[in-house]
Amino acid sequence: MAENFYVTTAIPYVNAKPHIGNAMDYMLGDTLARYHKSLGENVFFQVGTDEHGNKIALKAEEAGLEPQAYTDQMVPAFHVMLEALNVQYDAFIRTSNPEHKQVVQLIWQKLQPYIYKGTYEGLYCVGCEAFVTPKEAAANNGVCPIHNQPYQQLSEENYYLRLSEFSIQLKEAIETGTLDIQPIFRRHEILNLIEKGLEDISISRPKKHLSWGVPVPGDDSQVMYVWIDALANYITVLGYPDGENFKTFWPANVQIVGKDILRFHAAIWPAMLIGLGLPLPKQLLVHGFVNVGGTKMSKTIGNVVDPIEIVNSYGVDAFRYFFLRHIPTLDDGDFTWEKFEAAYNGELGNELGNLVQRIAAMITRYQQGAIGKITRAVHDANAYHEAMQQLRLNDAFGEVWNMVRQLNGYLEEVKPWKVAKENDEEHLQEILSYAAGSLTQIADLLAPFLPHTADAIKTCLGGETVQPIEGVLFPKIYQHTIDPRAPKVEPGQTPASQP
RNA sequence: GGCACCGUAGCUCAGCUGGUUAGAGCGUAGGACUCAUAAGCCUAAGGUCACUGGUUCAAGCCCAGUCGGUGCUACCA
Repeated sequence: MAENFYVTTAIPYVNAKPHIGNAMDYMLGDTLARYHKSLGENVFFQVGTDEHGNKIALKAEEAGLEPQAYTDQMVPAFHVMLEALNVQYDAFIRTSNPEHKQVVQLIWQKLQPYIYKGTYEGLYCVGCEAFVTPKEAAANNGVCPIHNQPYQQLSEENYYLRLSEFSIQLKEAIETGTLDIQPIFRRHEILNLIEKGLEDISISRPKKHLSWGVPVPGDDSQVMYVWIDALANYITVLGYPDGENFKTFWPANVQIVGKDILRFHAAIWPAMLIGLGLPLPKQLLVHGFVNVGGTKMSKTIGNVVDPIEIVNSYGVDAFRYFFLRHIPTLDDGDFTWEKFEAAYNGELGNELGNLVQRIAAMITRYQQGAIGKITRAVHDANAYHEAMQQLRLNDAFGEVWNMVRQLNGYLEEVKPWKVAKENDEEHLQEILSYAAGSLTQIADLLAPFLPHTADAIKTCLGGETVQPIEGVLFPKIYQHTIDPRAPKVEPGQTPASQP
């Protein structure tokens, strides 16, 4: 019986176009999904969008649209991104989906024992129609910077979730690894937080302050605030409570989140699940952020990198290569065009692309394309699999790359071009079929990361005869770095400006 | 302030429960080769392992302190 594997990604809020963080989520999820499929497991991979809340309502109003129409218009950009990144998901959940909302209401009802009505008191800006945190209010000296008027002390009725009641169970689950949070330092962070004692959280707003959301069942005056609505997507997408997918795939094996939303997924979400009597997800993969040249990406600085732009210039596998290999899976990473292009030309092109080419060329040239009987190469993939299980995808990728390098080294060692000159056909055939077989196996391990490339390699060298690749894999691109093939520019005698 | 973490070759980082000449990739400088995308391969140079003190037969790895840097410290979706 095949094992089941369920991987989820955080659902982005649709008030802006998808960004590199979403792309990371998608690629990590896709790679894990493909990897587990390759192990013969029965995989389900969810993606989706979070669509409720005031920010959306506001944006919609600005655009002169109904909220639903506005989100309908925003969502396609996420499909475009998924397509561009060659992400094969099984379901795309939208929180504005009627079935989702219906199940969210059911969940609310099931959580009744842990929900109570309370009063939220805080500083409120009438202009913004929103509360601000004391910290924020202090930062603004008690005056709303947008509306230039002082915050008012105000109270409103909210429903609360008794998060505090779950502290001990959550702590236990995280400490014992029932809910395994990776990396370890994130686990420590969250435990630290829980040990201080969790506070109950407000989970609804008066309708007059929040119109675009899921109505609280049995109370027309209240609308659910983000938590229950958004977090529930991970099970509504499976058809909770009675759907077959739910029965098959819950609990999730891996939930992928960014470090900014760790708390919600390590506290509120598991608390909800415990409240519903459901098992917790097994692993939480907490990835970091992608910086640019050591600086946080920001619109004001203007250093935002558009994933689509990279894909269009270098191809999807080049994009996946850099972000899956050179951005640490469990920590922050750094992007620069120079690093990216160095990885593209120096690693994808020179090491892998050229390797495919040289093997294919030799077989074509010396053996008229006949690959011959493949002797199965033995690659020790233990480190690769171990890294995958531990969610260190970048390390697993690195292991594959070691094999690529070894194969280049092997060719130098046995020198098939020399063997060809000595007319030792038998030996030559042995070497080349081994190389082709070895590379084909490398392609299998590469497939979860670089699906197109793996296919191309297998098509080229996986059969009886070489099927030449049209063009080459990863042709050189020098848009941001100096082309070493270009004629040398002499330092030139700068006019003696100095005395 | 509290709790964590980090400071190892020019750059990015590995260094398992302390044990011979501290490693890799990139970059740099040489070299041999020619199947290949001016690719690939080999070799070399380069490190007071932040600093100070301590434990130990022995410390990059343990302890204390100093200096420098980072993350988290709850309703932002």
